[in-house]
Amino acid sequence: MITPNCDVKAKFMRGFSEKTRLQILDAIRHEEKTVSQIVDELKGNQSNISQHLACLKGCGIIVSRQEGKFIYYSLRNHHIIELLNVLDVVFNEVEREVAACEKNDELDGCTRK
Amino acid sequence: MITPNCDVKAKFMRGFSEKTRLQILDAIRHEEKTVSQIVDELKGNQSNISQHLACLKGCGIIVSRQEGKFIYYSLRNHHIIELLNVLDVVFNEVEREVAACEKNDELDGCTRK
DNA sequence: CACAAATATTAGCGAAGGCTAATATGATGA
DNA sequence: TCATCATATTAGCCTTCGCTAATATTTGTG
Repeated sequence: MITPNCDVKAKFMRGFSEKTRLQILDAIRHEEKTVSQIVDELKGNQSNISQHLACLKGCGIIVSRQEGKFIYYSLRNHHIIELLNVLDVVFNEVEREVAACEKNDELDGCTRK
Repeated sequence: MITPNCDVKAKFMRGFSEKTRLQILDAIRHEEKTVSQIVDELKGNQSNISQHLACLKGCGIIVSRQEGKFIYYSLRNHHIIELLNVLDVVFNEVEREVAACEKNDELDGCTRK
């Protein structure tokens, strides 16, 4: 309602719209982790992960705290955790539905042909 | 869990990560609407809206039905509706927190400086 | 202080995304 | 059948994004 600021909301949502970022969120879902832990776990590139962490932080999805030379990242608060849970449920439902009901070729979203 | 297919999930989420698409979802949130209704409401470009609708449909977020020469779009199911509701709640919380707590310059997510 | 580990930042490249204008398709009705 | 309305598709342009490699910054340690 009230014509929400879709611009800001879109930026917030963009945090969840990329594979690596989703994997990061999954990795720190239940416990905070350091950058190198995440890098190891995802077998990713340090620079790349670092950039995605910055993105997620900028989106307000995660927070960080420093401890010595380590920086721990975790989900911002319980709202985000709940959101991830709801997302999973909804996604599973929709995935099933889309996969099952529709012979419809394109699950592929907006990609160009 | 089970290392979900983040690739597909990311595509699903991408549907929610763009201003115009969020506006469309808002427009059809409570009732199905035709393309032209949406175009009018958003004061948008027909081609543009049509493309975003195709994207949302491809993501499994909305569905369409034809009635004469009109095509009505609506949210796929109640799960999506719930999801939008949860998103609003969480976003409001986070928006406040991010805006308030952090003097942190970047609310702007991953954008380059 | 010098060095090493942990993380962040920058630059540059190629791919994907979003927009507009133009054109195509499909349905209706005279 | 022709004209028109509703929608979809295509092409081209420009911007944004994600990745890698290289470099910088910060912190702890000998």
